Amino acid sequence: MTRAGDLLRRVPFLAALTVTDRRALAAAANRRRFGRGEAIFDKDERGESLFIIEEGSVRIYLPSPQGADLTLAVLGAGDFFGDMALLDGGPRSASATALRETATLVLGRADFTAVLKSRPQSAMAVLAAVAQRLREADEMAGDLAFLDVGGRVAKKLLELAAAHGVRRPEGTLLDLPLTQEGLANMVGVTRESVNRHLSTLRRRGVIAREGRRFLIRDAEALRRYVA
Amino acid sequence: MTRAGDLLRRVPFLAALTVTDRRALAAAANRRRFGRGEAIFDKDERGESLFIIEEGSVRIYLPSPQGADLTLAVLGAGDFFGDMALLDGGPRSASATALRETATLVLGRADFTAVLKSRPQSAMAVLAAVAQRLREADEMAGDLAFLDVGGRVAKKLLELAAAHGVRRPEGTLLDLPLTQEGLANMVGVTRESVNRHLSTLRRRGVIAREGRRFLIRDAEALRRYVA
DNA sequence: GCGGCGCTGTGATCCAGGTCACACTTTCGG
DNA sequence: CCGAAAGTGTGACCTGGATCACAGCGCCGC
Repeated sequence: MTRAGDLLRRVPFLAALTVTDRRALAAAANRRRFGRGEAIFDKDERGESLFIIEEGSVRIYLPSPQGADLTLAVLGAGDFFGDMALLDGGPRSASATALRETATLVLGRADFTAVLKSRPQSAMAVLAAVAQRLREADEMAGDLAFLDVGGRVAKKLLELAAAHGVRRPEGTLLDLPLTQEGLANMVGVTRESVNRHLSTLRRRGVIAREGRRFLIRDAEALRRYVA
Repeated sequence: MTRAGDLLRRVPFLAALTVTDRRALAAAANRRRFGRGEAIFDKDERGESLFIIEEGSVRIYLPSPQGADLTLAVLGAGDFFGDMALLDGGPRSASATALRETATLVLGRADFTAVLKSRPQSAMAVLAAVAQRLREADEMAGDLAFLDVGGRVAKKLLELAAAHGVRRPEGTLLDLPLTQEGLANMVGVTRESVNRHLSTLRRRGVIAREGRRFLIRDAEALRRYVA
């Protein structure tokens, strides 16, 4: 239970709780593990629980009838998801699957709302988090409407660099396993298109491959593609 | 002030307040009016206030460098907007302009957060509203990624029918002033494309024009275009 | 150490929708 | 009531990306 308590302290909206409250919550929560590729929930299901990631990573996405779904977010340890269905009472608005072996803490609706109602600080923190996500969702819609594929790929690379970049003398290394297919799903295009755009970026020396990962050599150039 | 108090009672997240609280809030709020086409705020500005629409209608949109912006929402009396910048401290995430003569109540950050912190019910209501909007934003991204123009136009017509439809013997009348340009901005395409798709829909008897407004004759057919 | 599978790279085609260019109609302000 | 401005309807054209179809390639498991 100590480990769960430790984790909870790092989740922003639970940081305001007292140690004992967090203990109680950790005791009330279930643990669930998911294997690589395992579905956590599917869009349109009824949902009664919130997940907090202890360890691992989770992809949130909109499935499309004709395969080729749209990735909305990739989450890691300390992040939470599944809250929307609890907040507005609707069904799951997206699907979630584990990208690799993942451990989660599962909170029921009652426990979650109890925290929100008794702790204004927690409610404000969740509000800030949801507002932040709304901001990002709107921006994604704008990108889909305004940018061409080259721009969207470049922008996504920059975002990934900001989130998972490791500084290197030669540039910034994207420290995460990412296939062209995965990137394609993030920007809403086909794998082939992504490949072609990456090829020209590589040819022009803007990016390079470092084994399995991407290296951004010239972020400034990348930024110029976003327009 | 009575009128303002009346309005506030109808705003979901303020419904939980006591009468006296609402009076106090109405007294603390400023009133601002905007003329047809007048800008209320612009994306990327710093924002310190929340607007509640007393009367009129407001368009929330993402401006694009090359004209042709993307309309995220059209709001009416009782709706509120401008909250995101208050909730997460960021700049305005979108622009807002009055579509016609519009009266608003303006709430400062301090008053807003005071309500949220002192009334768990209010915080929960705002949470539900923001979650709802996030849901819609994600869906919009999905539509932009998955649907072709025909599907997006058809879907938007159905949405507008649900929100502003008036039942008629011959079908559902969209009771709002809407140009093809306006519709085009809602689905992220050019006016010409919208025109062509509307033309074929009209030719096939799915929709018709009733003076200045649209009449949906065959919603079922429209639904089949969304795929 | 080799067989297979997931990933990458690229060419050939096709077409939905953007762009440009007008003409026509409706509306509205002065 | 008239002229300008806003909105509508369509043709001609071009092009970015989707689609289809393979050919390497490297890593993993047996």
